[in-house]
Amino acid sequence: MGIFSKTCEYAVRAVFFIAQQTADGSRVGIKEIAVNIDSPEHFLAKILQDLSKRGIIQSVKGPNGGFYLDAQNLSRPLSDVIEAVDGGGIFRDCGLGLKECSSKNPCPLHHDFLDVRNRLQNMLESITIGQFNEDLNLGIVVLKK
Amino acid sequence: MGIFSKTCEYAVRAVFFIAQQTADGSRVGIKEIAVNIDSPEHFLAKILQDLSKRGIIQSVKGPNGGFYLDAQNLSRPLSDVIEAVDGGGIFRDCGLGLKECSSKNPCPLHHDFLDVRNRLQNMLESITIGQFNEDLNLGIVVLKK
DNA sequence: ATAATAAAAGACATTTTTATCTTTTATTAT
DNA sequence: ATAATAAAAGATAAAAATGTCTTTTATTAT
Repeated sequence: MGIFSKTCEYAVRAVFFIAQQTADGSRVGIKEIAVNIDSPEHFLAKILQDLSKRGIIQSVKGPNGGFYLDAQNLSRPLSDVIEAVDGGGIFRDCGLGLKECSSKNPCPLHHDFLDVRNRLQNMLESITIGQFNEDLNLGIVVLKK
Repeated sequence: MGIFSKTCEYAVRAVFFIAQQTADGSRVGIKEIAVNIDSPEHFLAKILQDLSKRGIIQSVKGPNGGFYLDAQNLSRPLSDVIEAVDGGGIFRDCGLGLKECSSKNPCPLHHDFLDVRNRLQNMLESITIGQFNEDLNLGIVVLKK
């Protein structure tokens, strides 16, 4: 198990891919996305449907349709995707699973975990969905394998 | 989904509880552990069986039997428990699920994730299983609710 | 209007995780 | 030796996550 669910991993990879592919105003289809981020097509379709409903990505049906991101979408923080798919638990929940863990009633790891989670959250909030377009174009970073 | 699996959360809470309860050389039974860390008894039993096989905790059958930790066990890092239950993936695997993600072939988050994971690992390697015994005695930290 | 396209939606299937219950084995005290 | 105790082991079951396949709906180009 990674930090995120498999669903969330696919979501992030797909969003980055759509960002890069549609920066020119075009759209990209589910099949092409799935192939290029190495994910099961129909499973990814569900994920993107959900992201589309939430306004994190855009979609249009029919010929020349597909998924794309508008300028707004590109400027949103990556944490939006994580929150949409996995929920914000990773930023907030107790590392040991305690419901009422808090500074008043802490688990043994409360303090240390607070630090780690805050760093993760700050990181994901400061990264934008569109910020890797250039690096993806140059092949400096990758989304599959 | 938290950072760790539910299994791992139970394991860590249980290990901390056993540490505190058996510091005096006694043993503690599965029923008492389960009640005090708020976990399903038989499910926890499996987890502790496994930790026992791996030498992370000790167990003896029969009357006056139960689980306990020896001095060695108490001084081991908490990361041992995480590795035993969830595996070391959380310290090593790509945040976006790429098999071959590396500094040579990085995913977009590679660099940032490296930092977060290393911090998590350092934290869990520097915490020992026995180090919260005092705080648990004093009620400064808790293992249930 | 019609046919082609592509996402949306629905129905299942599989796998993994989490949980429960029963039987067996080892140990201890009597 | 025997009975009592407690973990180990085995067998299922339920729930959640992941994956696949089919049908429907919206849009576009002809």
